[in-house]
Amino acid sequence: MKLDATDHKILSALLANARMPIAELARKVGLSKTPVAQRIKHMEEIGLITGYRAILSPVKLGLTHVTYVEISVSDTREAALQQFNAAVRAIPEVEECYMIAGGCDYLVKVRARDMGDFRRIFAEKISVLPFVNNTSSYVSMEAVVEQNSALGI
Amino acid sequence: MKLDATDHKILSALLANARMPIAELARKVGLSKTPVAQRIKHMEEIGLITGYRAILSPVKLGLTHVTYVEISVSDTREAALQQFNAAVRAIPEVEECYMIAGGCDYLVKVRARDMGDFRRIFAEKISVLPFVNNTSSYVSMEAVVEQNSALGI
DNA sequence: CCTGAAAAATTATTCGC
DNA sequence: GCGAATAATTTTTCAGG
Repeated sequence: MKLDATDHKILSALLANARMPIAELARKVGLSKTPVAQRIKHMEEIGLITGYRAILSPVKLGLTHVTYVEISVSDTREAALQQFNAAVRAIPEVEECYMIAGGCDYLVKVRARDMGDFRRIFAEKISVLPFVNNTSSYVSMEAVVEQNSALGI
Repeated sequence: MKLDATDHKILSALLANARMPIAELARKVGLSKTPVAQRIKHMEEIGLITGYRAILSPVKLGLTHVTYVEISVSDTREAALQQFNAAVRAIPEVEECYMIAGGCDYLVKVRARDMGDFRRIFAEKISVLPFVNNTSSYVSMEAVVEQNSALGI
């Protein structure tokens, strides 16, 4: 699963435009279409490229209210954590969730229409998650970087 | 810019697969190809659909080390914040950055290969950002939800 | 492992209704 | 908005270096 410079170029191009035709990709990376198609297929097969997705404007969708909720849980045994994880994954408004080292707290990113929408989501879906002990919400005032996918490639 | 249920279905489908042909989309939403193509074109034109992107596996790329860095800045005047924002946007390893209400702190999500990689990025790129006053780093132990794009649609 | 062109398949667009 | 015909793209294949 080694990626050479050509693979990186292909990935970069597909990160910028998932619908770029193979012919154009081939031109960009300086190869013919055949090897480019093979490389892409291979990267799909090994699960490196997991899919292709439309990128939507949060502003145009009216979904600009971003809040990070820090959650401490009352039970940090594996079974409880698994249960918590599964419950979090079932909430569509949760865009991201990471377990943070230290006190086994979670950091949950919630996207909503506005403060009222967030309060509803929080009351109905976040605060009722299993084993929630304590939460702190950090409301975003401005999206400085959003959806950056350069991944340092 | 009103979106009806059909538009939502189209967006959902394109979030799941940006390369879905119009014929298949049409079948899914119960319309013929013509109106579906028109709706997509319209949503692209008004900037609701901003693009199409390949989704890569952080695991396969070896980029699983996620850290949230909380940064307090020493100057919260508009000009300073603009300068900070521009500098943050220039760092490819910064996947997201939000300004948080309260003390005008920033929450910056950094993706790296491993702890060593993060330390280098932090030393070379994060800690030298303009007007950085104080930072706290929160290291992720587990990605519970990553790249969820359902957006509550 | 790559090239280049021919062939095949898929996809998008355009029409009258 | 429909559906069929048209037109255009795009992917795949294959002989050859």
